[in-house]
Amino acid sequence: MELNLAHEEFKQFLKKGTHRITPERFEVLDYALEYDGHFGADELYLKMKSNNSNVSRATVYNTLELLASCELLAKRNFGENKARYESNYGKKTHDHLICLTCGAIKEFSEPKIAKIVEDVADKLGFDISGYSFNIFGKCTNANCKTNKNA
Amino acid sequence: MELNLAHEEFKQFLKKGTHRITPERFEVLDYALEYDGHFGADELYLKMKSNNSNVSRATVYNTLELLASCELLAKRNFGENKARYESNYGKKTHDHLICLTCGAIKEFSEPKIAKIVEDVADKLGFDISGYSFNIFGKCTNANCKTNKNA
DNA sequence: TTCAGTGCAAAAACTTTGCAGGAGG
DNA sequence: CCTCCTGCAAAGTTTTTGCACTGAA
Repeated sequence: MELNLAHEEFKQFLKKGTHRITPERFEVLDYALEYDGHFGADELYLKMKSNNSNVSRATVYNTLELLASCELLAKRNFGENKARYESNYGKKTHDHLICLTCGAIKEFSEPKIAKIVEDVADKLGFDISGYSFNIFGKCTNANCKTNKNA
Repeated sequence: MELNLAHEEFKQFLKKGTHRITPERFEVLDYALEYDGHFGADELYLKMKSNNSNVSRATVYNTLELLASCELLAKRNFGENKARYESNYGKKTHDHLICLTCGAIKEFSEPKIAKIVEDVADKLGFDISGYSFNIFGKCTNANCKTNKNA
């Protein structure tokens, strides 16, 4: 189980700060890494709860924030007025294409973007901490129907 | 007062659909165009209310959505779990650089981005309806302090 | 006349906070 | 032991919804 490497990484991150190492935090990490695709904080909390975990909502929210800080997760926002997370563990950076009809999210990588980000920040005097790039549209394939659960 | 041109544009948009032309909708439009910078829906509602307007919250939310549809406003999301709007009337498209320390938002234009968006959508089979590109970081100038009200 | 639009208030969805007890270092 | 962390529930924010009435076409 290679998740242990992620555990180790998280542990190091926690130690570096004044954060304590607790079983609840690793439980959240496990559920997050195992989740297929993007998820909201409450969504993950509910899933854990339905699996008889008794980690509280507050702890889930708190831990997801920590996991985003140490980049084991990526925190995103697809314009739904809520935060979304996805595993960033062992993945290369990518951006997203969101279908407004069926809700599908496709990933893409475009190396030119990183350079643009640097150039712009340079020109305007910013220390970059990150960026978000989302393209919105509609799948051109036939089986894209209004079905936001996809 | 060149706002009348915006009124005209909105009127045409409303007629095209099954939407009715109401004074409340133009009142929201006026407040929105006159607002300096980005604003949230509730923020605008509160501002209107404090100016003795009696347009309801529901109407403000509804109208802002319409104004975004016809592109008189741009709807944005800067990762705060709430929608932000800004006037798009007579402005050229641009993207944003957001300072996570002082909250400042700078605009930039980078022509290469449009091409990237097209290429990616083309390759993955999407009809583009829009995109969002935000860079997050910290101002390098001295007077950038923790002050989210900026 | 008709039905979309409106105001109002309640509810919903997501997130944060306060507090008292519990456990990591 | 000292705090940070936790669970729980309450409160906070932003947005949506239900309903009866109003007014645009």
